[in-house]
Amino acid sequence: MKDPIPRVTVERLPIYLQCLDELPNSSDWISSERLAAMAGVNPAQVRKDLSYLGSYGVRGVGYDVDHLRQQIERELGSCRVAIVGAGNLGAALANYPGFDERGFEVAGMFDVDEAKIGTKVNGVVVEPISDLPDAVIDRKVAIGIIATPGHAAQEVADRLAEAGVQSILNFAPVVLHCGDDVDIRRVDLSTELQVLSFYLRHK
Amino acid sequence: MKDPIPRVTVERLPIYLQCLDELPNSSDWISSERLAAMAGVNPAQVRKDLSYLGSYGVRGVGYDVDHLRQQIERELGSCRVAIVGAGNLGAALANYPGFDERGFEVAGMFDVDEAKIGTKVNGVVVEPISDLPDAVIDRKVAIGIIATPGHAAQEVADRLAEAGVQSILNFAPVVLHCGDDVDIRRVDLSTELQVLSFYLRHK
DNA sequence: GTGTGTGAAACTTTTCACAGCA
DNA sequence: TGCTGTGAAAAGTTTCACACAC
Repeated sequence: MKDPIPRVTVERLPIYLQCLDELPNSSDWISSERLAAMAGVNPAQVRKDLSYLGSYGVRGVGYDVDHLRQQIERELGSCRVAIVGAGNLGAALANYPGFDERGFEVAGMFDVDEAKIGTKVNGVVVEPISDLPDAVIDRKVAIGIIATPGHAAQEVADRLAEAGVQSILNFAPVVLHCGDDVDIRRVDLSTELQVLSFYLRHK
Repeated sequence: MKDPIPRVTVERLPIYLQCLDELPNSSDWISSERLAAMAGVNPAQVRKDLSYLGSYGVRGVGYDVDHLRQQIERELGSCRVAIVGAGNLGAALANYPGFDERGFEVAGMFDVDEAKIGTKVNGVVVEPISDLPDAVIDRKVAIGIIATPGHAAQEVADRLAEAGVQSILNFAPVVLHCGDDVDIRRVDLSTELQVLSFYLRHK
């Protein structure tokens, strides 16, 4: 298949990767049925999703685990990130083992709080936010992670965009507005809780 | 409209609520066009989403901000939550101001680490995980939030399910498996980064 | 036999376009 | 006139079902 990969498929690829990691080391091959059960989706969906990457399965056998992992990793890629906000959330992110596992490098951490500047979080020194623009350019940061309180988030987003960051992951509970050239994803705890709460009531 | 509310609409309702909060106090009415611009979606989408709640708009005018807020809040609801894992992420969650704002109450925090047990995080005492099942029942906890390392997450999920929790919000980087009666949502940092990374390469 | 790859069908979600009401 | 509410069309996504390669 030569169509562009659908959004929903892109969002499932990391889940498949996670499932492959949970496999015992002895597994060389995996079927769409097994992977689907692990990921909690339909086997036809797994086959269709993986077919967008090219035809890497072997009929009658399944998918070569190592090869599949490589292909998914190659498709998704990785890059350098900067974390803005060195509170509990920023620290949790900096300590997150999945960064290394997926090849993302924390190229800097920034905060406005004088008391935090100079301290180390998981080996990364917290820098003043005024250093953010230069650091983004010098260190080739491709993704900015906003872990500030809501009121500071939009200004941080503007600075990141100005410095050339094209992707922002926003943990602050506000809706950010940047130009069309900046790709923004939001992760919001209350949204998630409210969705769960809705379905508690409606079933 | 009397159809069930689509999943995608339920997921957008919290965003609309957030947008209403960002409005200046003087705003009594808002049009679908303005709300759509704030939320980053199409105006027709806003109207269709809100029409599932009942017909609360006034033609030629827009939506009464206070009334709309009440209707969305009533639809989404709120409840008591327990946080499992008192590391940086658990602490970030406990300190998250959006809990209060949306009516969610942190009814308990749990950890296995002896050193953390008895300490307070944002006024909530950390308790041993062995107390989790009784606490869930006694305090009528409806949603469990898993903020543990990956290797501990499935066992915590099993215990929560056993104690009768029907909804789980999972921050650990593993795919959880519970019975069909348990509703699980996952929030995974690497997934989000990988999706952004994909679109950095593909455009 | 076994399990992938993929057209076609079924279903979901978004967007359009306009009737209808303040 | 202005903006909602909503059928209908368009676009996107999931699932089925089976030909086909190992």
